[in-house]
Amino acid sequence: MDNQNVDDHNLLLISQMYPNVYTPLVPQQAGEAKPARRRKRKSKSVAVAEEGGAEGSGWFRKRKLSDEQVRMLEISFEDDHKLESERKDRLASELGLDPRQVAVWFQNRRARWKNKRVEDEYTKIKNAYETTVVEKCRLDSEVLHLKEQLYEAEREIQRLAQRVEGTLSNSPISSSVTIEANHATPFFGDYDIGFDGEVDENLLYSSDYIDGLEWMSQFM
DNA sequence: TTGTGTTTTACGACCTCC
DNA sequence: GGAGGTCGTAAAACACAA
Repeated sequence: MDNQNVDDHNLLLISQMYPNVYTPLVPQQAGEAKPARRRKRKSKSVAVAEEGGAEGSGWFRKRKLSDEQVRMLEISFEDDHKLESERKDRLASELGLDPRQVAVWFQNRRARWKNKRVEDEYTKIKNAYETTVVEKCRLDSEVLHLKEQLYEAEREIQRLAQRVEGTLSNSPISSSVTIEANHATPFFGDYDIGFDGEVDENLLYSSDYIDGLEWMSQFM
């Protein structure tokens, strides 16, 4: 008996033991238990041509497993995704299935599990990407805002410096204030204020210092 | 009812491991 | 070389809108 025949023989036994579970659509010849044949893969057109009614064909109709069978298989799958032959045979006999069906179910289940894992992975990466894009937008906008502030501060300093230059050039203390004449636009650190000692360059970045210049300009 | 999309069962081809 | 794995796909079963 070759493998296929052994398989077929087992299928027949199973279908006899569990008529409500595994039902081959093989017409029984009078007085002869014809071995059930596994449905062969074939083109739809061939299948339809051969069929003349499914009952009359020699092929198994594909059956959905019962909820209980699927539940037990799921439990077993949770336990271990791999299926060693001892467990396969045990499950098969417990559930009234062909061991081959159990093996196929596990193969398909593993494929579904893998697909789901890939899908989950994709979702995770996508979410991380979206979060990063939002954060980048926030930072871009912050940079823009800071640049605007810096630009305003520079303009204010320039404006004040021009006023200081204009005022001091006509005042007696102008001799103690030197502004580099060749600087078209005086900028941070370009001042050399002599009347009260030195001014730290860093102070020029401080809003307090800018406010102070504004206050000072009132008296000029 | 029927057309259509999705899920489930099953298989063949091919690969890996022992 | 055989057993059991993945991968791709056919086909039945099922869900559901029109």
